[in-house]
Amino acid sequence: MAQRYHHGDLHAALLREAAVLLREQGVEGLSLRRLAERAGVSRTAPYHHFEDKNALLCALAEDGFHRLDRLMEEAAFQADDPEPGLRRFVRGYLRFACDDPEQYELMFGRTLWKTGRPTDSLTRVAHGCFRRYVDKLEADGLRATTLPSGADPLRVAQASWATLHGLCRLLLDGIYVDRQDMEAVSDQAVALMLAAVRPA
Amino acid sequence: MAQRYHHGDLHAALLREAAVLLREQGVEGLSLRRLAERAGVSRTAPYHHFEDKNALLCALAEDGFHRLDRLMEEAAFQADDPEPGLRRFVRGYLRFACDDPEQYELMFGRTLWKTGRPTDSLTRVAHGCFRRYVDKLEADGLRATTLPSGADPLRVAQASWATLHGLCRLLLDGIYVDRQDMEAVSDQAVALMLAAVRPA
DNA sequence: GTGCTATGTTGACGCTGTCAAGATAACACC
DNA sequence: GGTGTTATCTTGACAGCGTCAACATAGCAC
Repeated sequence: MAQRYHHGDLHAALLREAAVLLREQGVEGLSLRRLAERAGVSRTAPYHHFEDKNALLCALAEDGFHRLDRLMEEAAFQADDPEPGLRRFVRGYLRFACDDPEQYELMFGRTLWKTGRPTDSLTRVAHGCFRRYVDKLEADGLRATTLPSGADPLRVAQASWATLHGLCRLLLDGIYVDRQDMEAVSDQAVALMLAAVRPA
Repeated sequence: MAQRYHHGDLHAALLREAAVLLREQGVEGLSLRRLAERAGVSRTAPYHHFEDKNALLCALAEDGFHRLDRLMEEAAFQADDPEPGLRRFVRGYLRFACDDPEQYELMFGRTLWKTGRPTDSLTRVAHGCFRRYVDKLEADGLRATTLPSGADPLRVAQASWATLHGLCRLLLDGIYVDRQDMEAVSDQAVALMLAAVRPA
């Protein structure tokens, strides 16, 4: 039986192939038809496993957030001197984004959040990821009283995440920051973020 | 002669209509066919004025950069106390991005810089815009020796622009920052950027 | 065995960007 | 004024896309 009528586990296969296609060609190259073809199945078969393309992309992005969440868990800002921990985290974040730029783009890009309709599930895990970051900042920061009194951890988190995110975007889209600038700019970003965490 | 065969100034009309369509519907809603229809002309007429869709979008983005450039010119960081000037600039930048989010997205998004092929002309004006920012930072910063010695103005410019840009992206895509957080986060960003400009 | 349901199929529709070929107007030159 | 060149605009066509409707098949519970 060379060609079975039922695939077996098309759901998982689709996600797997989609991740490959995304990495290789970006969202623009990821069409449902091509995906189906790669999975050896007809054009519309995917619709029995995902409501539409948006839903599939959301699932794909969700995987990314789970990986990022794990990275977040491993990060630790020591209370006495947050610098090395922060530096490690920033490097890890940049590496995460650079390792699979298209995945990062999908996770944070407008495709899902602006143009598309982010799944409840995706929204939950994405927000959880950020929440974890805020908590980390608050816990580690406040415990050592390195957070300037009066500074809202949420604001600090938003601004510092923005720095990180903006760096990734400029870098990945190749606008104002090159690959070779990465290390230097990353250090500069750490300095920037540290300034917000440390009391004046 | 109700319907002339030649439009007159289709080039300008296309750009004008495209800007409207972009603002109203985003890049996703901006199709050449719809654009042609709005201009009262056939599907392929635009191809006599722009090489392809990419070229038209580049021209559109270029307009945006010229506006941003003007904003940059007006900005001035006073030497003795850069804070009010910087705050004004940050607010202006955010307002620029929020006024026409789709235009901002086009200017800095992957559509042109990653997926598409940015025109030489676009690249020139975009880089010129950033160059102006670096110069401003250097001139105003160094004149008052508020830039910490040893800090490379280029790095400071990259990191601080990343903060600004990341903030805009998170805000416009509605990911981790809301419209109502804008003011508070913007202030936090100013604090962040100031810390990089001021000597410790 | 007999249905029910999950899963897979082909056909069709409207949308897209873009190329090729042909029509028309404008303009320069004699 | 006639003539030819060039800029501009036209229709026709093609391949690709997401997705809906209708139908086919396999697996599974009873």
